[in-house]
Amino acid sequence: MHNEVMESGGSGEELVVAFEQLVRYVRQVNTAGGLSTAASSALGRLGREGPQRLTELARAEGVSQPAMTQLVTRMERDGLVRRVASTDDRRCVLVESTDSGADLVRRRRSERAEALERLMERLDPKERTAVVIALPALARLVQAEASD
Amino acid sequence: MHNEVMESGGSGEELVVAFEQLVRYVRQVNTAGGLSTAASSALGRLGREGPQRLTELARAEGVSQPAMTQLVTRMERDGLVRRVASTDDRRCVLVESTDSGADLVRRRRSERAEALERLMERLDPKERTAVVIALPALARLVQAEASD
DNA sequence: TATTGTTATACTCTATAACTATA
DNA sequence: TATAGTTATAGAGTATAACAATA
Repeated sequence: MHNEVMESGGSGEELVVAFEQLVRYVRQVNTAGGLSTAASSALGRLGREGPQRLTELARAEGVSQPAMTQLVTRMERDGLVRRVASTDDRRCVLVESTDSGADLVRRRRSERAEALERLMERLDPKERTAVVIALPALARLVQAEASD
Repeated sequence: MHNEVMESGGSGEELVVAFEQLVRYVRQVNTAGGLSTAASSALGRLGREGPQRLTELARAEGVSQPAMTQLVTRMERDGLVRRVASTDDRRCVLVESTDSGADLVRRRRSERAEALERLMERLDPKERTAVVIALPALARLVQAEASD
């Protein structure tokens, strides 16, 4: 990248190291709360987008079909989702969030939002503004990347 | 958080969702290159900070001692690190990066830096500046959090 | 007795290959 | 034959508990 911003201060490598530290931290905080990253992500998607076929969910989450079968099995065992047989195509399985699963996602998300907000109180206003702009921008980028 | 920035546009919850998407994406890209997140992080640390005792490395990486024993065993098997017996305290094991391990970290880091730079070319200048400010600021926060 | 590291065991998450049931 | 999902198997990564060796 050839612009003043990248050349002064924030090299790609420095940003990558920063990013790696962030990811590491988030993973640790994430796993602490009793819901794994994989479960949290899949359950969040089911909450946002409604019931989905297992294959569709696997593709959306970027994992293999067997991996999703097993994740759904664990989440079903824990009462977070249920499998619903499709009436028209009997090969298909619809996965839907239970009330308890949806509650758990909501609770965790608000806990984490609070934790992030507490963290961000330690930033100065300029940095805070930067975070509010940067995170959605980056998320938009990777979303575009994922659908390539 | 009670300020204009958080109230207008970037709620904590939206930012958390954005963050989760980023983490998910980075993990996938990360794992693709043949070096796991755990190995990459530990190896990067050994490169930056030099040889360390196994317990120290485990604490720094935020994992248990047995987890680090096993990670080091796998990395040693793959020729990325070596165990060096300590002469003064014979209970201790020093873990150090091999040349091949250090090379791999350097190569991967520059690949990822390039990937990030290519991604960031799609942002407008304002967003790009925001990312360059936000990532190091957040990394600094979680580093402070980790040492609490 | 305390510390360092390993081994034993168990769980989550992931993949590929082989399989079953339905279309 | 093709598609949806499961089962079988293997490996990484994690944890706690029990252990060995050294201090």
